[in-house]
Amino acid sequence: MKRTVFIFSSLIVALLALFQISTYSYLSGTISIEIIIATIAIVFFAIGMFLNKKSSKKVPSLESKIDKNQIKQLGLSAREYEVLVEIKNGLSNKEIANKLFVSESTIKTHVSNMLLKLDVKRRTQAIQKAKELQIISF
Amino acid sequence: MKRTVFIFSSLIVALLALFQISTYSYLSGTISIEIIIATIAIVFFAIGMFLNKKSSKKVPSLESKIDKNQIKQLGLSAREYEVLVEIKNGLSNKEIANKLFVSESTIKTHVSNMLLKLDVKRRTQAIQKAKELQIISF
DNA sequence: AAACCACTCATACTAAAGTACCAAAATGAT
DNA sequence: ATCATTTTGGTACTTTAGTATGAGTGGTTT
Repeated sequence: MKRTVFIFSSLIVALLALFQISTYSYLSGTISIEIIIATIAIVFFAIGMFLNKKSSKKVPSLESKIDKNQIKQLGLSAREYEVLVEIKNGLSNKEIANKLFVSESTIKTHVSNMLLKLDVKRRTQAIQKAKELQIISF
Repeated sequence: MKRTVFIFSSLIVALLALFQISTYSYLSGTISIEIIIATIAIVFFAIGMFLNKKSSKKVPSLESKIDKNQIKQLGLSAREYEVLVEIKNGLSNKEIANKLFVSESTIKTHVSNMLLKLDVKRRTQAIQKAKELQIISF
């Protein structure tokens, strides 16, 4: 947000300067009006391209952004969420247990609780729902 | 491609007209140079935004495309692929059997063969790999 | 016709996954 | 320090998933 304000401020200053230079240059007869118009056109064309690229880049990043607020709303604990991510990665309960240095029983408990909170019956459904709720990435 | 040529042609014509009008209006003294510059600026800014939006929209549509050629390369049969899609949707073998009007045994066979062809051990891994290979959508 | 392949289904088995219930230790907040 | 939550783990059980093997049917290819 701070950067946006800075960029826009500099932009406005630059444009005012451009206007002044254009007007002065034309009045003093050192430059033709075609050149001025062409310059303005190119500059604003570039600005238009630049600003749109900035905003359009936010779309795909928003799609793959995880909604941490949603995780809290669901009541998912840190450990339950970790397990969910590993399930998405295709790991078995035993593999998750090894990766997180706990017993398989513990993982089963987490999985059961997680499935309840996501209101699904299977881990494959959990993957689907977690995607819909934007709490895991792809 | 035809449309692109058409759009660019009209664009060039419109710009030439704009230049002519600007020059004429200024020389005849009916309009100030500031207005001309502002108009040019707005028009080119809009063009810049428009062109960039056109090109950036092509990216997400490419990402969600399924690679039918890849399916053939893997040797996945039509039925095996159907089963894979239903697994992605979170269905159990029994549920898939009911949906496709076949026995659960048949589904198990399809699942086993599909897992072999995808070179994975579990259905959750199959979902992951199928995504990577772009053979299922999200 | 014979060979091949996809699809179907069954049995029997092993291995995961998931549920239910309980309980202790760790953590964090009031 | 007490209370609530999280994390951990166990036992026992049911359900689902996955493998192995065999086999019948229908359609296509050679």
